[in-house]
Amino acid sequence: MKTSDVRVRFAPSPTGFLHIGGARTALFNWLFARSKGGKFFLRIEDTDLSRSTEEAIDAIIDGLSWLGIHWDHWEEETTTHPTRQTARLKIYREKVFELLDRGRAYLCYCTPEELESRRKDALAEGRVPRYDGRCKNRTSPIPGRDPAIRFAAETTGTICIDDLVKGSVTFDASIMDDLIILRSDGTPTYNFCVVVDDVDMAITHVIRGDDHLNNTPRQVGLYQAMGYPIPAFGHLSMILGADKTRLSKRHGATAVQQYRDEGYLPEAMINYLVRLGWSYKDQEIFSLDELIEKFSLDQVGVSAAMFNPEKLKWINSHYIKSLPAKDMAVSVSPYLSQWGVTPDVIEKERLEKVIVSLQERSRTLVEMAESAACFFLEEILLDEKALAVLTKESLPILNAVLDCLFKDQDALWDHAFIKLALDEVGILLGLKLAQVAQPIRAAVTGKTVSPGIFDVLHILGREKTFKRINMQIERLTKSVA
RNA sequence: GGUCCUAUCGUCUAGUGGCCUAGGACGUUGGCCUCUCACGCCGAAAACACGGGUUCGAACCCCGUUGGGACCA
Repeated sequence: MKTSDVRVRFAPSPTGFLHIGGARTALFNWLFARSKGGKFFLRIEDTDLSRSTEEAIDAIIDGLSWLGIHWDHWEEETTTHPTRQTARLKIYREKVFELLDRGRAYLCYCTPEELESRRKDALAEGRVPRYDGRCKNRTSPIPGRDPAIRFAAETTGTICIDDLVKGSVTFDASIMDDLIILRSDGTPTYNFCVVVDDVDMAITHVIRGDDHLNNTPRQVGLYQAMGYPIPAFGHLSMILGADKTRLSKRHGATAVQQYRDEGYLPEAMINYLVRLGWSYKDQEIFSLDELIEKFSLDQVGVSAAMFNPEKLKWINSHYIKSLPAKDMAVSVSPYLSQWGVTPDVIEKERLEKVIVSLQERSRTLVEMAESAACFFLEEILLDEKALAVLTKESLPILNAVLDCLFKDQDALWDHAFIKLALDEVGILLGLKLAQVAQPIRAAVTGKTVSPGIFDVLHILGREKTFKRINMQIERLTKSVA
C-alpha cells in the first residue's frame, strides 16, 4: 500500500460536547493521517436518535475547529457537512438483506421480554448469558411479531487482531454471540453500521478508544461474512480522571470548549493531549510541524493515563510566554469584556505592550485579561490588599511621587524618565524602591501584584497615572481629616 | 459474573537484557535573582506492585498473584 492511501476517521456520537478523550482520539487520527500524507474524515454516529442532538453536532465541529483539527471531504458527501449515519439508513438495510441472502443472517422472533427472562435465568444458573440461536433454523414466521435480524456468527476458532497499539490480541470465537444487526423496528445496530461505513469510506486504519477493543472481533466477523478486506486497528487507551476512573462529567471540566472559555490556547491543548499517552524521547513541547513529522502509533502508550490539569496549565503558560504579542492580542481580546473592558477602549498598540508585560505572569488568557483590564478602564476598584497598602503613612510617598513625576510636564514619558523620578523619591524620603513602588502600584492598578512599576506607569500613560495617584491622595487626605 | 486490556516517582513519561547508584517534565520543596507577582537559574525529596522462574546478568523475557481500567450484559 502506498502511504498516501491511508484513510482514517473520527466517528463521535453527538450526545454532548466534544470531550477531552474524543479530542485526543481525533488528534491521533488526524496526526496519523497527516504524517502519512493520508486522509482524515469526520463521521457523525447519530443512529441513537434519543440521545443525538444538533447542538452536539455543532459542538463537535466547533471544538475540532478550535483545535485546528480539520477533516477531509469524503468523496461521496454531497454537502460540506460531515457524513451522518442517519442519512445512510437505507444503505445499512440493503447490506443487512444482502447478508440475509447469503445465509449469514436470520430472522429472530424472540421478544425483548423473552430475551430478558432467559438472560436472567442464565445469570441465576451461573451461565454466561448469550443468545441460544433458537431462531436460526426457524422456517416459518411467528404471526403478529416483527422480527429482528441477527448475524449468524462464526463460533469456532480464534480471532486474532494485530493491533497497532496493543499488539497481538486473541479472542476465542466461542464467545461470539449472534448479534442483532437490524432491530425489529427496522433500525440498524452500532457494530453493523460501523463496519458498513468503514468499508464504504475505504478506511484503512481504525484508530479509536480501547473501549471498542471488545467490539472488534464482532466487527471482524462481519467484515469476513460480507467478504470485505479488514482494516488495521489501533486501540488507544482511555483517559482517566483523578480518581482513576474513566474521565467523565463528574471530574469537572471535560469539554474542550470549557478549556477555551477558561483561557487555554488550542496550541496548549493539542500539546498536552498529544503527550498524554504519546512521547518522543524527553521532549515536552512540540510545534504542529514537529508533531506531524515525529508522530507514530508505535510510540503511543498502552496503559490508561490520568488527566492532569496542572500540567495543562504549565503548557498553556509556556505558549502564552512564547507566542508573538500580536497573536496574543487577538487571542486575549475576547476575554477582556469579562472584566468590563469594551472593544472600543482597547488600543491595539497599548494592548500589545500590556501583553508583553504580562506574558510571563499569566497562565491563562483569563488571568491575563484580568491583569490587563486596569490599563484600559477609566475607573478602577482597589482590592483588599491594595487598600491595606494605602494607609495614611503612604500619603507622603504618593505626594512625593506626584511631585517628582509631574514637575516637568514636558519630559518624555518613558521608562528611563519614570525610573529617574522614582529614584529621586527614594532619595528624598530615604526609602528603598520597594517601599515607593508598592503604594504606587496599589493606587494605579488597584492590586498589589502587577508587572514592573516602571512598565506599568509607562504603559498606563501620564494622564491615567496622575489621575489615579491623585484620587488616592484625595481619599487618604479625607480619611486622615 | 464472563471476556479483553493494563501496571516505572503524587501525575505524564524515558527505558526494548549489561549504558540504571532508573533519566526528563508537571506538581511539591530549599536557595539565588528581585520594586510586588511572575519568569529564569541552581539544588532536594520522590518510582520499577508482589511472588516465582529463564539468564552469568532482568525495570526490560515467561508464569502466577494482586491492583486498576474497559466491554458484554
